[in-house]
Amino acid sequence: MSDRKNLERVVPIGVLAEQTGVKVETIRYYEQVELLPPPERTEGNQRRYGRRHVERLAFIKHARDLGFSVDSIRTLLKLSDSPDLPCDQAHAISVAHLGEVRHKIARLRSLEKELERIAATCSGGVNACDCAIIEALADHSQCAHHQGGVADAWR
Amino acid sequence: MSDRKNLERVVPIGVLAEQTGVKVETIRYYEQVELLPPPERTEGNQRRYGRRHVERLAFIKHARDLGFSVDSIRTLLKLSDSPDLPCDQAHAISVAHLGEVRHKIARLRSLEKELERIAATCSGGVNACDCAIIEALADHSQCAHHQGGVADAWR
DNA sequence: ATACAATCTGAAGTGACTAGAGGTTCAAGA
DNA sequence: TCTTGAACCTCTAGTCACTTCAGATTGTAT
Repeated sequence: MSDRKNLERVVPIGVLAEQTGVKVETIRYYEQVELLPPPERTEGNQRRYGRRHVERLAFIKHARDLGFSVDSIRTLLKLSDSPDLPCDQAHAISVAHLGEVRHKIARLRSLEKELERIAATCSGGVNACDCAIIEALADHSQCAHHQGGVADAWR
Repeated sequence: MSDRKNLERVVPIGVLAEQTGVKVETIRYYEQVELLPPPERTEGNQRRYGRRHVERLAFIKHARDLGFSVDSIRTLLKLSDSPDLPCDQAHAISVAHLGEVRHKIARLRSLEKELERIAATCSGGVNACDCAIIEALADHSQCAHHQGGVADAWR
């Protein structure tokens, strides 16, 4: 096993993309915003990734799937890079995030209710109607969550 | 009551914002993207809105709160402007949207489960840990929704 | 008359990518 | 060795629904 053979695990960006389920463009984007450190390059300037990169990108992917912001992930990565720090911060991020998720679920539920009500009143039948959906949207007074917008659930 | 007195219900943008709960900048944005028709102006070029505008903006606000896209709202508004058209399209938009909402709820629920699990394993206690949260994020294999990303729930 | 809040326009920034143009490199088959 | 053609490169701009900013103007109360 020569020095050169140690490079066998080195893969181009397309393979990394396949292995992690992250698109090629997104990988380059992550490098740009400094989530993923710049990898080695071939003489022809193409990126070649090692096992460390695969792991780190998997970490990022998983955290993104869980809805953590890129900024939170940056913090989480810093923590995982320096294991001597206490993990209180990681715990705080997760708990805060769990709170947000629950909040979103609650809002979406009430949204679901109202959409059900709205969609049910006009069943979209053959007869034209002074459409109940449009009326419902025009007349805010019928609706349950009268006091505050629900739009936050979408951010 | 002279002709001029008919303008009494006419309000500047700040008042419209207060009445509808939509920010001033957002109102101008809605005008720019042609959701809200351009209002009259004073001699000094300031916007003055009438009752029609208040109603239309309330419609838009309500629909946005319900998570309809600006594009869907444009269609909905066109429909409400021409009541002779059948409302099938409005119904279709609502039903599709309801489907999306339910999808999001389902995804967020499975997310909630995993975050609960992750946050519980490391309770952020006094002892430093080889942080369980970070481990959980690094090791995708422990997680339930192994086969597909959940990130869509955030869009 | 003056102060000052409200309004105006236009451009740029946000987050987290995605898409496209136009060019270069790599690896496999002939 | 040469030739394809897929994969790669950089850079720019676009997406959505706003938000923020700078710098100028207008409306209104005292």
